[in-house]
Amino acid sequence: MYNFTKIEKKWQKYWDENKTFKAVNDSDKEPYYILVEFPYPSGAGLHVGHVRSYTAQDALARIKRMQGYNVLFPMGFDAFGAPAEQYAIANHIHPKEAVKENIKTFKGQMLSLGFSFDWDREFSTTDPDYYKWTQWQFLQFYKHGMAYKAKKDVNWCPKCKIVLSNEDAAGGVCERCGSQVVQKEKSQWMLRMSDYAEDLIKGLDDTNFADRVKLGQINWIGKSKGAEVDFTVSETGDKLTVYTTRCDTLFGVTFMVLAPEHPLLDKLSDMITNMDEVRKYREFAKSKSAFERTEINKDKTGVRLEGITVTNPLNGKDVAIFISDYVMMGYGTGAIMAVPAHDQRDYEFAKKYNLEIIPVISGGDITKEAYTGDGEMINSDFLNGYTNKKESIERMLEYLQEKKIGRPKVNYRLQDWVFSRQRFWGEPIPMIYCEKCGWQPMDEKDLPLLLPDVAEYEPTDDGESPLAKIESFVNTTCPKCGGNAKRETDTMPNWAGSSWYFLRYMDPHNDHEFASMDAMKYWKRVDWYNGGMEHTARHLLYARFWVQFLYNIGLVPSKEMIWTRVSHGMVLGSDNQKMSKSKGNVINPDEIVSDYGADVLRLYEMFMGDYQQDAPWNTSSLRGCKRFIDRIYRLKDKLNNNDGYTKALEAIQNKTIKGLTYDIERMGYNTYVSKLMILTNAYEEMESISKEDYRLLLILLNPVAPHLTEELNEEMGYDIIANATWPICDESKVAEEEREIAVQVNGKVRATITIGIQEDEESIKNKALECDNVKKHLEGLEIVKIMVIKNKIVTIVAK
RNA sequence: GCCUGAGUGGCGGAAUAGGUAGACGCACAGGACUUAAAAUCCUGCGAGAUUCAACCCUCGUGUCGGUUCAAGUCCGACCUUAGGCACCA
Repeated sequence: MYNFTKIEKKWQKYWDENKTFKAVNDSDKEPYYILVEFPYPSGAGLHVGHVRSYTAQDALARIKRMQGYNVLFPMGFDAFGAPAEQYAIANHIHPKEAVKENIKTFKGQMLSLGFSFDWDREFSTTDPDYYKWTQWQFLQFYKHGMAYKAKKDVNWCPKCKIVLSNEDAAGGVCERCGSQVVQKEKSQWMLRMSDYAEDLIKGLDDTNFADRVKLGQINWIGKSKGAEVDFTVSETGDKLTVYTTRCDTLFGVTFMVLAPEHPLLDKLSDMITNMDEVRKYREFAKSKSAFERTEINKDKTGVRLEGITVTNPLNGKDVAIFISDYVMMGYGTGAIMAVPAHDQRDYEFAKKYNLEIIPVISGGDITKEAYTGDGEMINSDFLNGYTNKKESIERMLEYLQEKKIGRPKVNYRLQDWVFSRQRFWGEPIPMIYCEKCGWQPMDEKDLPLLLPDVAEYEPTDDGESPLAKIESFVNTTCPKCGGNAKRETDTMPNWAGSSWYFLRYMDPHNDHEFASMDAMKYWKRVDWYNGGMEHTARHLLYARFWVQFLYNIGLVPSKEMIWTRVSHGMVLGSDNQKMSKSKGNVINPDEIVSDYGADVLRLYEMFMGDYQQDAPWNTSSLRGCKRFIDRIYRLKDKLNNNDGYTKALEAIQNKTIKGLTYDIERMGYNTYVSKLMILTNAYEEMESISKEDYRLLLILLNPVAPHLTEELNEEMGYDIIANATWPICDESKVAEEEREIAVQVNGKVRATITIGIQEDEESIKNKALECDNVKKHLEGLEIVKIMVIKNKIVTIVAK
């Protein structure tokens, strides 16, 4: 019938040669910036999941262009990181080469799918021209006191021999290899992300992110309002501050728990009579992986600090101090007041060590479990009788502040960003260590600091980056004193390059700035950012943090540079499972393109289901889409020589235009396609159709299936659809004169009647009552009420 | 445990503001065309009862309640499932 491969190649070549989709930075048109997450170019090639989201955004881009916007729709590659490095180690080639190959594959696949990316703006995060600016921005963090080096207990993967961020070690398991993560002390570069916790929450108000995305961000930041309360070590007078969200229960404190790492232990080691036991517990806690340590339902463990006690500042009562690993040094003050009567964890601990449990809120049965509900305050001196939790907390806070033993305090779970990786394949951190001058930033004019060309990428056994073995890289001179100095050998995390790439697209060839202020002011922001659900917490938060920082130092025009963020669902295998080689359910887009064509694959992936939900692959359904495309092609046999639109089609044509324009705004791609099928069905029922009719259908279908539609459009002798204007619905053509509506008797549909759109209520009521079946159901009943809901339904209530 | 989604025919899924549930497609069945098959076209297709047939009737959107003339849609409790977080004081 037609050779789709030939047609698709023809138009892909045309678009490429004519730079049809090039975005310009100096246009009078309204800018519109559509972004899809750039892919990690893995060896496996493009996934059908990529095709889904790229097609969706491509359709949006094509429509927005037709609507007269200057559309920026760029693509690039996020190519630093572990997989490329692992691949390089296994195959003994430089990751640079592997990445180059993979990018070639990915780009070839994308081109074969006809996405309207502006390829003139393409870059990879591994390009020195790009990572030069990532390094430059790191220096700005450093120069503004936002980057610091700290000895931290970090998540250490014994197999990959790398340090992992909390995010990468989620659940105590290495995200890459699944090994159990252990704790190891290392000197790390950190970014002060926790300083931005509040701004990152507030900034969400200036975005149009989906609610579930906003909530994900808020939960990740983990804001908690509470109080700090100062206790004192009875024997020494040392202050010991705790953080609590329930200061109203202070009279129920029967012991205190410190994190095993708490610094007070070292300070008072002379006082603690069982220090050996304490040290042993500390070692024990440290040896445990994060997973074991945070595992729920496990027995509480701990050691009592003999020789010291602590005084409750409220009632002067002395209570015992314990250390236990259920208290974390990284949150709050690393010390808690234990109220076993009203906290599950404290309760378990108290039960195990036989500690006193004093209820201060009435209601529960403390012989059975900790009572976390509300009730009247008891055993609480001035709080006795309070029944409202909020009021009790407020009253207690007043008291604490009055006595200067406590203060309101807000805590966040969000921690500073561990920014070092002991890897080869990342952006080198442009810092130099001099024995005399300490850490010194590289001179900005010496950037980029290039990764050396070497053959060894394995990390050292002690966890240093492979770069540490390369003397020509390590040895340098101090930028300050000129003496011998050594470079930082850690590299940046994978998240670095993707934290600002959307800014670079606005001005990708700029060689004296990461992007000019003019360019960023012109494009304003990313209007529509699409990505996977798995990136809505971390990547998005890092990117927002990065932008907020750049804004605060005057380098970007606004604090939030991403307006709408949406997440797409996964394309699952036909067995409803995540696609994976081991399950043998992987669909290769190349095969589909060669067997069915890119248009069919694109159409099918839009049609397969709700874009924001996961959807399983179904080859039969794909064939149905092929059938539809073939029907579109065959419609050309129906062409007549009439001018304009066929009268009988105008209503449905305009209705379709209206529906599609609405669908695209709300990401209703599946209904977008179904409406086109309905329109096509209507065309097929006609004896013949005009060229205008046909062209309209082709324009409407073009965003999803751009190749064949351009071809058929060209055959009729029209200018290309990419230059066309998106049609606007003519409401006067949609307006119907009559409508069929239902008649209900006591809530059940009993008949349908045809009414005029302007028909008056009385006449409609009479029509309804005349229906045989309505009469039948009203027999023996008395009509209570008749309601006419305009142009929708007539409902009769009878008794 | 907490936070997010999602539960609708044999299947993927529609239903935009509470108003005729099942659009559109797949699969399946019957028919047309064909020497035959493929392709294409036509018809049917939630379950049940009844009927020569049609109309008509009953039930039906995870479960149980509620609000309403009217609920897939709103409210309350619960179940299942996917994802995220998780001893965060």
